[in-house]
Amino acid sequence: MALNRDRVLHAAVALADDNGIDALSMRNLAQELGVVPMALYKHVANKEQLLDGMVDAIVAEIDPPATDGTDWKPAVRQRILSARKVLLRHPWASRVIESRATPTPAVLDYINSLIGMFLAGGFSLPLTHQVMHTLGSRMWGFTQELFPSPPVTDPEAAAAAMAMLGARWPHIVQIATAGAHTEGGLIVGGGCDDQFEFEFALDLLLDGFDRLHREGWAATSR
Amino acid sequence: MALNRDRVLHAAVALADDNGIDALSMRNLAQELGVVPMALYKHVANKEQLLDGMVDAIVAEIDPPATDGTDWKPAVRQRILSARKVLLRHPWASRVIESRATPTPAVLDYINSLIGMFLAGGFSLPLTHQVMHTLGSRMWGFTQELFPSPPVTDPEAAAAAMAMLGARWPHIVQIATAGAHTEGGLIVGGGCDDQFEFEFALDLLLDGFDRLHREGWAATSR
DNA sequence: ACCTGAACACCGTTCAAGT
DNA sequence: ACCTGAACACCGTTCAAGT
Repeated sequence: MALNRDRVLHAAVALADDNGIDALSMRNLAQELGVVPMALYKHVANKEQLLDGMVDAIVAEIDPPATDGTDWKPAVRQRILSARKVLLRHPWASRVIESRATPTPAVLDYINSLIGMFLAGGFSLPLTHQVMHTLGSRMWGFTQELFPSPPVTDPEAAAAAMAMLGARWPHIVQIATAGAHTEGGLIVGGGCDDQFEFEFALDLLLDGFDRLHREGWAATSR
Repeated sequence: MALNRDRVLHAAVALADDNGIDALSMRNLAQELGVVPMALYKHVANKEQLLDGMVDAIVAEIDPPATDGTDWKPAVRQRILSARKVLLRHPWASRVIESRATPTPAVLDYINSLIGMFLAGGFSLPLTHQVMHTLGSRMWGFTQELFPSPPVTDPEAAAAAMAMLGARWPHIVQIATAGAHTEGGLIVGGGCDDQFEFEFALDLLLDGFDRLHREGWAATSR
């Protein structure tokens, strides 16, 4: 079977899914496809374009927008949560999306349609501009993880580690345990950017947008 | 003058400031210091630890928290805007902070003190947990830029590019021009993540936190 | 039109050796 | 204790050549 752009892109996505984005080199990818590295360059100009193509491939997996006449808020909410589901299947994707120098057509389609939802909801152009900036990377359904969770070792070791941390950073330990999704335990679970955290932040933003919209927000400082 | 950890770290920061983070290789850095690459490994275990040290160095530039008995909101606001000023001086820093596998002590200090401000303001532990997650990378004073601004060429070319974009992504062009900080012009300025956008988002978040706090928010779904 | 082989200019990092 | 030289196992990408 002949090599073509689609085969290259899908092999790249599979390789990144399975072995992580660091394992994705032109040389590894070529080997996976049973081909010499230079063969790839007939279908993809360079590595940057390969990454662009991978982003396009997975953005295509996001559900299309709801077409019925639903309110902007549930429509936006559902679309973003659908994007989130896709990104959860491809853990490397958030980082790659952020790293792209110029957006791909599929990315522009997604952004364009999201903007369209706010405008259809009656949002003014300036407010929609601010809203899109405020959403930021959350429009893709992910949040930058800022409490990197320690590798899950045995509970005893984790508790000991927490105690040590607490000596110097007491508030961090308080907060970590306050949010631990274990039944009353002290252990910080693996990864806090879960559905609850994400939806909390998303709803806080959407409610804020709603409020500003109803109050007829207009930029005052210019 | 002998090489030491501080000299290595500060040379690395200067190199990244001047030539971009991509130009920072162990080999380039060694050359900058007039030394053979392997000499660096006596002061820094590997490149990851070099990057950690660089983050520590610039986090130290953030103003200390206000110690007077000000309200949590202006205190948090001022601290985050101070972090933003630091990151603006080191454009590579946001990306490097996000990429660290485990946080450095200076990073933990910063997070810990920010949490302390909310707690001092009377926030409950669970709410503070959610609040910190919602802040996300915005606690460092930056927003992931999602409308990469085209390189500033001549206005005519920019207008033509906008017209082409508008054919397929009309909403994006509408929004871009609605936010352009030029006097009524059509050109998207270079970089939209400016002070106005950032403070808008920050204040929307802080106001949302304030509201939830006053309403006595408690996690309902667990 | 598509793939190959050999080469170039880079990486981070090791090891054994020098002073 | 600190720095060096040579080497290893990688990168992305070029060029000229093969089929």
